[in-house]
Amino acid sequence: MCCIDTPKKIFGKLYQSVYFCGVMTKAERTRHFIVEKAAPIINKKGMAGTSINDIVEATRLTKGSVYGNFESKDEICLEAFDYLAKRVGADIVMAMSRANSNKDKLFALFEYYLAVVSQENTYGCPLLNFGTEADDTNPIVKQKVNKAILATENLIAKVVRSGIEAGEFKRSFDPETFSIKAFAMIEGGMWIARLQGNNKQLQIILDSLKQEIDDYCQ
Amino acid sequence: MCCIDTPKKIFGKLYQSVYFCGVMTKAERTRHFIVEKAAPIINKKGMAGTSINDIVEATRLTKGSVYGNFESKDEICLEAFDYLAKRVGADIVMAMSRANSNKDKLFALFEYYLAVVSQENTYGCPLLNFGTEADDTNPIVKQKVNKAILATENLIAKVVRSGIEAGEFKRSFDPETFSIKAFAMIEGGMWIARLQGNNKQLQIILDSLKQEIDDYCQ
DNA sequence: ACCATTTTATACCGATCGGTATATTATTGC
DNA sequence: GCAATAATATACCGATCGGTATAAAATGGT
Repeated sequence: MCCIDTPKKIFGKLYQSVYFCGVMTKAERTRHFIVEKAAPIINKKGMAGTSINDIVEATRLTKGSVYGNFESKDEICLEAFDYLAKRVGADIVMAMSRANSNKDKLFALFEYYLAVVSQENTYGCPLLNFGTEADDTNPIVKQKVNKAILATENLIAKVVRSGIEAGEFKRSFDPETFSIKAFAMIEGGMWIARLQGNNKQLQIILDSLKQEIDDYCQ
Repeated sequence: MCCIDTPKKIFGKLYQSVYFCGVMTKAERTRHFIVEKAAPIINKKGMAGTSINDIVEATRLTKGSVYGNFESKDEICLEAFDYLAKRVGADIVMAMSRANSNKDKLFALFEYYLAVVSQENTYGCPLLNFGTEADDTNPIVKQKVNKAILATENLIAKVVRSGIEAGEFKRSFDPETFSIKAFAMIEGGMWIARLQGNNKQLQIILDSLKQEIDDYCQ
C-alpha cells in the first residue's frame, strides 16, 4: 500500500520522503508529510510546548507553506494525535496477529510496549502524553484519547473473551476487569520506565501480568 | 504550626491569604504565596502552557513583583512541583496514620487517591502531570518526579513489610513487586478516571488491589 | 506546451512571551 | 519615628508567538 516518492527539490531544498499512497494529491501528501514530521515533536514537547517554528524547522518548509495546508496549530496537533494513535493501534494489531494462541497474543502486546518504551525518537505513549496535557485544557483531544483508551481496553478484553471461549482460559478470568487493570498497569509502567530511564519496573509489571494470565490458563 | 495573616491592602489591592508560619519574612511569605497560587495553575495547564501573566493574574501582583521574588518562570515551576508533591505526600501519610492495621493503611491510601481524583481544583496527580511533560524536556523536574515515585513506592513497600512482620500478611506477599504494581495501577487509574470523567474504572482497579491484599491476609 | 489552479515562499501583522531597569512604596531594625 | 533596606509597581525590552496577505513558483488537465 505504500510507495516511496522521489525527494523533490524546490527552491533548492530537499523536502519530502515517504508517502503512503501515490494517488494522493500533492496537497494531501504534503499534509501527511507535515503531520509525520510534527507528530514526534509534539509527542515529545507537548502541544503547548511545540511552536509552529519547530514544525517549520522539522519539515524544512516555510510558515506560509504550513498554513497553506493547515488552518491552525490546533489542527496539526489533532492530526498528529490521530496519526500517532492510528500507528500505535496498527502496530499492536500487527504484533498480536503474529501470535497463535490468545495467551501469546496478550504476551505479544506486552512485548510491544516493552520494545516501544526503549525506542529512540518515540518519546513515550502518545495516549499518555496527549491525555495528560489535554485533560484540563483541550476537550477535543481529551475525547480522542478517551476513545483510544476504550478501544485498547476492548482489544484486550476481546482476546481474553475468545481465550475463554476457546477453552484456553478459565471461565473465572474476567475480561473487563483484566483489560482495565492491565491497561492501567501498562500505561503506568511505561510512564515510570521513561522517568526512571530503564525498564526494571516495567519488566516487573509485565511479568506480574503474565503470571496472572498463566494462573488463569487451564 | 500554621497561622493566618490579616490580608494586606497594598495599592488598594487585597493580596495575601494564608501563611504557614508567622516568623517568615515578608519575602518568604510572598514567595510561598506565589507558589501556592501558581501551583494549581501549572498542574492544570502544564509548565509550558502556563504564562507568567497567568501567575500575575492569579496572585493579583505585578510582573515586577513576581520577578522580585523569583529568578525565572522555571524556578516557580520547580517550587510549584515541590509544593504539590510535599502536600500530596503529607496528605497520604496523614490518611495512613489514622488507620490501625497495615491492611487498613493500604486501603486508606486507595481511598485518598479515589477522593483526590474527583476533587475540584485538583487537576490530577502532580507526579503524572509534571512527569509526562518533563520526561523529554526538563531533566531537573524529571529527577524530582523520579524521586517522588520511588518515595511513594517505598512507602507502600514499607507498610507491606511491617504487615508481614506483624503476622498480618503472608510471607509470600512480596513488598517490592506489590508496591511497583500498585503504584502503576493507581497512577494509570487516576489518569483514566480524569479522562473518562468518572471513577468507574479506577474503582475496579482499586477493588482489584484490595482483593489482592485480602488474598495475602492470614 | 499552455494556462488555470494549487501550492509555495517572502514579508509582515498585532499580541504575547519571558524578563528587566527604575522609581516608588512598604517594611524593619534601632 | 527615622533611616536603611526590602519589596513592589510601572514601563519597557527584544524575541517569539500564532497567523496572514501576497506574489512567485510548481502542478495538473487538456
